[in-house]
Amino acid sequence: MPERKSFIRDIIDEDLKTNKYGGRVQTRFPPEPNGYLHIGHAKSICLNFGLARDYKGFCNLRFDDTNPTKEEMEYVESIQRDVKWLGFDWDGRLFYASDYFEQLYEYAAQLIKKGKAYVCDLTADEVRKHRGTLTEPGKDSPYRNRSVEENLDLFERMRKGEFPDGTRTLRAKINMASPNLNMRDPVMYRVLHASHHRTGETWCVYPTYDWAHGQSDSIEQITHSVCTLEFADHRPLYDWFLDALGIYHPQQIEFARLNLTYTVMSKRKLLQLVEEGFVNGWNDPRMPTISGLRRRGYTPKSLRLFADRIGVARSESTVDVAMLEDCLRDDLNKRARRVMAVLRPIRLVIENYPEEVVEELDAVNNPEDASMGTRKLPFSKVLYIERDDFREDPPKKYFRLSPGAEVRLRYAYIIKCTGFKKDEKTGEITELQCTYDPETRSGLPQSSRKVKGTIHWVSAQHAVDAEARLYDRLFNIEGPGGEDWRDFINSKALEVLKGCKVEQNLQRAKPEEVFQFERVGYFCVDEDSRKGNLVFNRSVTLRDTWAKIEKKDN
RNA sequence: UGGGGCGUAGCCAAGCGGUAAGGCAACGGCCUUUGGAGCCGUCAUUCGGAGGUUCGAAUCCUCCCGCCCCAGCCA
Repeated sequence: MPERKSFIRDIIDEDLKTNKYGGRVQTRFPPEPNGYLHIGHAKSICLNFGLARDYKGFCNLRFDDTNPTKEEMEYVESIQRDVKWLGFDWDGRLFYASDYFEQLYEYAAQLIKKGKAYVCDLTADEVRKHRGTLTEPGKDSPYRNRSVEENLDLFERMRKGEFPDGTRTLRAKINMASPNLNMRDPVMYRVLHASHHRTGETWCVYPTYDWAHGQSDSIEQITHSVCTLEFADHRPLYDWFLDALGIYHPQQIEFARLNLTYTVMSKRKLLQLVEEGFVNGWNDPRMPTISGLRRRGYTPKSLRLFADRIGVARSESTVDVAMLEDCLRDDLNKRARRVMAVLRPIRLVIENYPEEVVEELDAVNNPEDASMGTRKLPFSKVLYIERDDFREDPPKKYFRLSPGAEVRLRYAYIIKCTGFKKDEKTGEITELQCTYDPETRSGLPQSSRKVKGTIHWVSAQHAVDAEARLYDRLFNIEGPGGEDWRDFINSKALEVLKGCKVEQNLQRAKPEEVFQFERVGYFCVDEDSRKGNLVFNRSVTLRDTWAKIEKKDN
């Protein structure tokens, strides 16, 4: 599939033409291990690894682990799992910013020696006050002009742990009057007596993102350092550090991060959803995390397709979640095995069908792919059909069962509804009575008779019980923002159905296997599923033309 | 209004001076033993607005308007 072009590819094409990097293309995906990856990261992964693949280059996986207070091993493990699952391979190029701590420290000392960095004794609060505002310049720190010797000595003592947290920082000496706040003597190191998930107690000074990122890119000989738009303001600083050091200089390129309707994407909010119990963990199928989408039944291919379809640009955008859903259907339509499953069963008795007979009927596994073959379906006198496939008073254009109406049972017979039982107290229909026409069995000449509707069914005595978890959008509104974003959480985003009846072929289905429940939707087997207690997640519904008609006619 | 970025259909998004791709959604129709899938068609005389340059402008220039990001020792 030809990759869609983008402004980033234009830049790379140009760099290749001018031989800027000797014909190399080297990218990197640099997550901070402080949470699980979400679909926005998937966009970035597909972008960075996709660039490397298409230009015969490489893409590194690098953990940006410069803040030990927020990072954990659990996250670095989940991130590797998710990247691999998405279908990408860093092929041995797995790095950590913490691998470069010693080198970074050395670089910092170089800047001090060049008079381009200094140790500052201002507290965080004082630094803020000195920084100025958007419209007023900042004031120089009183420690800005310390001698190289004093700075070197202090910096070394910071590393040795002589000073408490927050008492001193190493700052770049740039310009406190710069209109770009990032250039007003940004902090390079802070004192932090915290245990790091990889370096343990080795360090008590940690580099900031601005100081670590560009230099890490340089060390790894990255050519195109692709990041999101909010870092565009940092690019002058990124460039300044590299130039001040006089080392290999990659090019930072920014693109717009992904936003999706009816969900939230910030790591902070996702963490809150998990910690405050609105969902059951990072991989809850309602979450936009990669692991959540995976459990929901999304396939790596569908996510890659999605990344291709939405493209890469610099304009802030919010993609309609319907686009994502369509990508899943697109993939699963061609691959998913079709099965019969009745979610809300209602008993149906075929009165003129013999008591003890069980027929084996042929069913197609996937009409899109004949190579997937056929299977046998048992048929008998008592069946279950979907409650929604019967109406006592059918609305206009309703093609399914109703008193006196005919309908085709998929792969079986045409039946006619002759009566029904109703619980007079609740008004609930408890059983349907039908007759069948023996001449209309699928394959027989009479089976080509036209009937308006075809419905799915399972044989009552052969069906297997199952649980279905139906998911809907996590939020009730398109863009849940603001401080009260939690108020818009959709309390009906999960509906659990027990006592569903599915065809017996499903008995041995394993977690993550996906199926199309005919006429209903795509479902995958959940990890909670057990033999004898099958659990299915609804990944996405099928397009439902009838629902649309009914909604329109109200 | 200090700096940076962005405005093309309901939502994404091509377009790079020669007369508005594509996808999603929506809406018609065909087809159908999934109201699925598939197929056909409709959907921007106009590109945030106003001027200007040009034979010709979404593309170049000027001004204006709107939205997003930045005042963490987070990334």
